Amino acid sequence: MANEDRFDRCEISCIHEEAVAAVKQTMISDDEAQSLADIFKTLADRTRVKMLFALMQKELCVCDLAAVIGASESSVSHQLRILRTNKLVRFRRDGKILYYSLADDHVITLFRQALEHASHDEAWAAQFLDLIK
Amino acid sequence: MANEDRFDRCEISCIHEEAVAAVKQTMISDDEAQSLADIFKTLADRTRVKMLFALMQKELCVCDLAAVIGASESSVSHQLRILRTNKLVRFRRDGKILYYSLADDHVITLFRQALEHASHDEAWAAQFLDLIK
DNA sequence: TTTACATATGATCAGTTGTTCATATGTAAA
DNA sequence: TTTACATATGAACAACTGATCATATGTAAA
Repeated sequence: MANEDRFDRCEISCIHEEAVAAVKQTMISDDEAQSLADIFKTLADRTRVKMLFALMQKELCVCDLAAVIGASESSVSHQLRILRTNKLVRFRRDGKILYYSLADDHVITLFRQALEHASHDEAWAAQFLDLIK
Repeated sequence: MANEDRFDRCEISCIHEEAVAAVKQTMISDDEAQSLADIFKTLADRTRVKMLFALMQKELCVCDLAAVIGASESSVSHQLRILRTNKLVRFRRDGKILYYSLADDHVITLFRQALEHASHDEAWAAQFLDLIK
């Protein structure tokens, strides 16, 4: 019934009802938006960015990663769990050592887009665009 | 002097010195990694994801946005400031009303990549891949 | 088995983030 | 100028995040 829309207007006064209705129809749900946000959240930390950046170039074990990015092994291990949970990295075991690498190429593309966005303001970004594929 | 490297090994015992040295050479700096992380951080919130998703389809004013995503106008205004600061949206004024829209197309590409990553596990993601360009 | 070592996990805590409520700003009509 | 309205901003607070330290797990050599 057409009246149900009216109730909303008591709480939030929108100005362009047609536009709002149209956009609402193709709107992403709360859960879906959360899933997308979670992917970006996984990339939204300096330590994890450096870890993924290193893994773009070569598979590395935990203590190598710690040495490369200058963080503690415990910290790296904790962050690797987050990356694993979100399926951005995978690992293989060789004896006592776990070798981590990127799970797929989406991370690379995400980084490239972010670098292109950054390169509008920051000169350094261009050099890395050449570097990653 | 070649000995300086030796000091590092007292703190962090890395196993593959050559690999670590090679990756270190092309490593992104702390500040640069932080800049990239900040871009992803801007996208790492459900409310902002929904806002950007809405703006992909049509320019909208603050109260329209609030109505579309079901949040308070104050909350939307706060989040818009974050999106403005990070240059993901821009606005034009028409009388009392501010119309917001996407600043450029990088957001769309970033969303597409995230959706492709998500579509490995989540069936809903594919439908939005068709929707956004 | 012990022992050593690579890595994972749990608890704690400071720092950050997002929402809400209250208040301020800026614009235009009356 | 008042008034109304669209939006911005500030303060306060709960929830979340990441680093650290301590401890546990799993693997392989001794």
